Amino acid sequence: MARKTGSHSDITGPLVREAAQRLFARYGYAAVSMRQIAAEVGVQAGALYLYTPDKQTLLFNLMKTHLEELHSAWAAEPKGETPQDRLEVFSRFHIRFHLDRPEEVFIAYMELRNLEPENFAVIESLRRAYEAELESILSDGHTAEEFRAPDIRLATMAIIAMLTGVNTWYREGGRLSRDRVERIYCDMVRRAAGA
Amino acid sequence: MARKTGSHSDITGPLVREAAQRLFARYGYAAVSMRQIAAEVGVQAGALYLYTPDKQTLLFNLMKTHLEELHSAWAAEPKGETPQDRLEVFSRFHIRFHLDRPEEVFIAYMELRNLEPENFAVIESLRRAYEAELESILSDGHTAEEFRAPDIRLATMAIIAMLTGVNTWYREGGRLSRDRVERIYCDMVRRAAGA
DNA sequence: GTCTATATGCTGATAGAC
DNA sequence: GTCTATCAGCATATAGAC
Repeated sequence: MARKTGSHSDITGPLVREAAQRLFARYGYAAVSMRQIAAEVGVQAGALYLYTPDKQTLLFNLMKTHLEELHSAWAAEPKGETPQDRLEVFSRFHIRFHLDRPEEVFIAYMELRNLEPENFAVIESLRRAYEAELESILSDGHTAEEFRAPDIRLATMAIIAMLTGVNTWYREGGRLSRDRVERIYCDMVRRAAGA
Repeated sequence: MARKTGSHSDITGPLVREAAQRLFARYGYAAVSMRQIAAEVGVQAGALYLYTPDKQTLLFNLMKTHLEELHSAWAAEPKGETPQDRLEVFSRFHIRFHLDRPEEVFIAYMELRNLEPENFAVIESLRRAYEAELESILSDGHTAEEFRAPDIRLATMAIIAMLTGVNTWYREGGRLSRDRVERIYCDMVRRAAGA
């Protein structure tokens, strides 16, 4: 017998994660109740526990999945030849990836303090590994004397903050197209790095 | 009769605000209960309502006070002669002011969504007014042809994000002194602005 | 797989004693 | 000015019916 596609268990699980993501991004993890998530999905609160052992795990999995997707998407990007090329690829990738996932990004930044210590350690190390990708580009550029940033670590932090900041103000259909924003930021990043 | 200095009402009010600030910064507004705040102050929960009409007002006043202090501190800064000077003064001021108040800054960024709409509007307009200070520096620099940023609005947002980002990683007694951090960021800001 | 019902405990806020 | 006691409601999570 073929298994019926769209059985409830196939559908409801993802719906729970999507509802939690939407609500956590909007109201914050601590302010959202399991009842609200259930109502959004269209089930009763008790049914949620078929798909997650508890509320904390729901949050942790959202953040972990987001960061793992970030890593695999970055791994799939074409690598430029020179550090300058790689810096441009990174800047554009970062803006694009983050603008495509405003909810995930918001949660990943705002809800760190609501992770239990063990979960926090996992998320933090994924985040650091991503930062290290940019840092190695800047470091290579320094070695090749293409960049003149006075401090690689600070340039890394400054550039990440600058790029991620786009999410706080960019609105689709606004004054500038995405491509235009990417270009302008590439330019600012390049100069901040001392290219 | 001279009023007794240090009467409870003179002391407890500020203590309530300080405790709320500490706890909101650490655990988040939604996750902190009035009982926790009371315990931190050393009174019972009911006593808090002598100093604030409700929890929301406590949050709003913390944020409003912070932003008003930001404005008056900026107004008291020496104004540089040229746009380049003013940009340097702004960058150093921003880093210094924000590093001095990590809790206030954290709350001002993280708890915006927990403000009721009316309160949000007040805070938002104070924040925008501060951004406009930087924007006018960049705009003057553009007119004077000292800066070559391709877009003034985007440069404003990028620079603010970059500077505020220092709060996320800087630790007193770390690898770099505050002054060194300020210098390096000034340099990156200047170049991002196209000076 | 989902429901209803429930355990157990905490929430913001108020009333009234002292 | 602070306390104790309390209201009405909501929290997470589980048990057992269907």
